[in-house]
Amino acid sequence: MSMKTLMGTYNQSMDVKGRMSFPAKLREALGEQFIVTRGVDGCLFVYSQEDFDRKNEQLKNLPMKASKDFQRFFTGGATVAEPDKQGRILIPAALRKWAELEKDVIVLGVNDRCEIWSKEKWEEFNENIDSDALLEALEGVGF
Amino acid sequence: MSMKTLMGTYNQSMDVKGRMSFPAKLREALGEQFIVTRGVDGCLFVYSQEDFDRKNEQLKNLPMKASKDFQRFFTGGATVAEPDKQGRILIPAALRKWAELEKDVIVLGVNDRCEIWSKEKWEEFNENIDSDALLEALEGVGF
DNA sequence: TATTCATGGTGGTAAAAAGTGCGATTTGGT
DNA sequence: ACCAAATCGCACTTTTTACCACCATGAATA
Repeated sequence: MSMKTLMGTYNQSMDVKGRMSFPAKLREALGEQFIVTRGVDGCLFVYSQEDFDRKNEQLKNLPMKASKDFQRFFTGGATVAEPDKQGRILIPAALRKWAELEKDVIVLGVNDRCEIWSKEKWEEFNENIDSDALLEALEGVGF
Repeated sequence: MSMKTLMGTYNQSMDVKGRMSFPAKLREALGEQFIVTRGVDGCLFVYSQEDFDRKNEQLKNLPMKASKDFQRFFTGGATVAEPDKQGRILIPAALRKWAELEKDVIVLGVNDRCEIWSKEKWEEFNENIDSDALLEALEGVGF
């Protein structure tokens, strides 16, 4: 089965070489190493090795026509992240650029994944979140 | 099944590190640890671990496209609160900021959840409560 | 070919900030 | 007045930040 629910919002900062300390609480839940790849809405997704494997397994079994592009995006963009003794991970230059990460970054725990956002993007995204509208969208699923 | 009905209004205060003592009565009903996350109208919601897990389970099984925004809001805003020996819980900086919590804080028991408000916001909200209008909103839904 | 230089990645340390624990005092309800 | 709950201040620990020196690689140049 899966692991503990990832959750929470964390402010972190990146050094000039593209390393950021990954929140201790999330590190605990994800294990020794994990996978960072491209996500949706311009953020990076972070999965445990196991969950990443599981997602890939799903994708592998889909018709190529439907899944090839997403696989290039998702699997092709992936990298292994191993926190160093100080809990820092290196975000490769390509991913940094893709997600427009500079100094201030936000890390989110979202159930079975984490998300890494540039602070600017997150704030913009966040401002447009309207909790009433979200609730409405989720009526029907028993919320 | 669910637990005892949460109810009441409590005035609490937060220390400089963002800890607040959580009302003893509500603590009793919620258990050893519980979840604090973003709610509606600018307050924080507090759920028992079980209720939170149940909601998350629902969310996890929805297609990402439909649920991602709400998960960011709900799960991404969540944190485990574990009262210390003095009954205090820590509200993480991100949530404090989001709910604009400073020194004076109001805690409400509302059925299966609690709500944490900044005193100012609560008073403003409270002044604008019009019981006739409230009843009206409930026509149509069988109250 | 050997040298320089920019770039990306690694490792470590010191200090700041965030979080935690404890004890003493105050508050508020009964 | 008494007791439990809440508040406050202080010390301590962990996590994060901000630097800095170093290494490897590959491109540019003499």
